[in-house]
Amino acid sequence: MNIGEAADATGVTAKMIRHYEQIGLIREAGRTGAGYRTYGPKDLSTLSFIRRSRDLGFSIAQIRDLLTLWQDRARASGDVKRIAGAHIDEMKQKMRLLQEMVHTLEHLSAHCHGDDRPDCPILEQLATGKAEDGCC
Amino acid sequence: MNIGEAADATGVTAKMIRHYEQIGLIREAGRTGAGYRTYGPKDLSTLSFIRRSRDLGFSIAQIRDLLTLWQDRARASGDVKRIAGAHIDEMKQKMRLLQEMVHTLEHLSAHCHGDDRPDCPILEQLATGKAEDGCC
DNA sequence: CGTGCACCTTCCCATCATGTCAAGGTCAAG
DNA sequence: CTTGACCTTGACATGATGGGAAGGTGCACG
Repeated sequence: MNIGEAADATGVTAKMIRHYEQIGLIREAGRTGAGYRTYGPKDLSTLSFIRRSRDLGFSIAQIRDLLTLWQDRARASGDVKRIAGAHIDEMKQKMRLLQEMVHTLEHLSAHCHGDDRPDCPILEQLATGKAEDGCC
Repeated sequence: MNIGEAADATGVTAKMIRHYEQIGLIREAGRTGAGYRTYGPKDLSTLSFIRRSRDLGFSIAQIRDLLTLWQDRARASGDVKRIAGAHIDEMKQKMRLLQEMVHTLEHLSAHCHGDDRPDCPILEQLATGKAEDGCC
C-alpha cells in the first residue's frame, strides 16, 4: 500500500505520515525497490489511532505515550486515564481562558453602538485599560 | 526611554517590541547615538494597546486593523465592533470544539476503571473508533 | 514502444507568537 | 578601569501543518 492510499484510508495526510516517521512517532515504513514507502494493516491501525487521538486534541507527546501504552499488553489502564485526565484539564483551562476573553469582549461590544460614529468603548478599553464610566 | 523600560512599563517583552517593529506593527523607534531604541509616551500607549489586545486574544492581523482604526479619528465604531464580533465568533467556535473533545474524552474516561488492569475503553476507542458495546 | 499523468521521493520554506542563546557594543556606578 | 546591567543583531527552536520545487516511478492508453 502506497503512502497516498494509506493517507486516504486513515485520514492522515501523506505529508504528516512522513513527518510522523521523521520524528519517530511511527516506525520507518518498508520501501519498494524504487524507494516508495509501503504500509500494511498494522501501520494503518497505528495511523488511524494517531488520527483519532489528534481529533481528540492530544499533543504529539501525549500520543507518543498513548501509543506506547497501546502496544504494551501489560499496561495499567490507570496510566491511560491519567494522560486523558491531564489532557481534559488542559482543555478545560483553555476553555476558561477563552470564556473570560469572550465575556469581556462581549461586554464591551454590547456597549458599542456600532454605527458610523467614531466613539467606541472597545477601543477605549484597549487604549486606556479602564472600563467605561458608570458601567455596571 | 529604553526598550527595557518600555517593556517593563507596558508588559510587552523587549523581544516582542523589536519583533513588532520588524513586522511593521509599530513604527520604527527612534535611536540614540549608540543605536539604542528610544520610546516616548505615545509609543508606550501603542504598546499597551497591543498588550491589551493580545490579552483579549486578538491576532496580530486583527490588532493591525484595530490600531489603524484607533488612530483614525474618522473611524466608524461599527468597523471596530465587526472585528470584535468576528473574534468573538472565532473564540466561541474554538470553545465548541474543545467542549466536544472534553465531552467525548470525559465520557470515555468515566468508563475506564483506571487501575492496574490493562483493559481500557479509551485505548479501545482510539484503536477502533467504536464506542464500547452497550454504552448509553 | 512512447507519451502523459498521477503519484512518489527529498528538501526547503512558511505559518504564529514567543523564547533562548550567543557574540559583541554601551552605559553608569564604584 | 572594571564590573554588571543593559542594549544591539542574528540565528535557531517551538508544534503541527501546509506549500512548493525538482526530479524519479508506475501505469494505462494509443
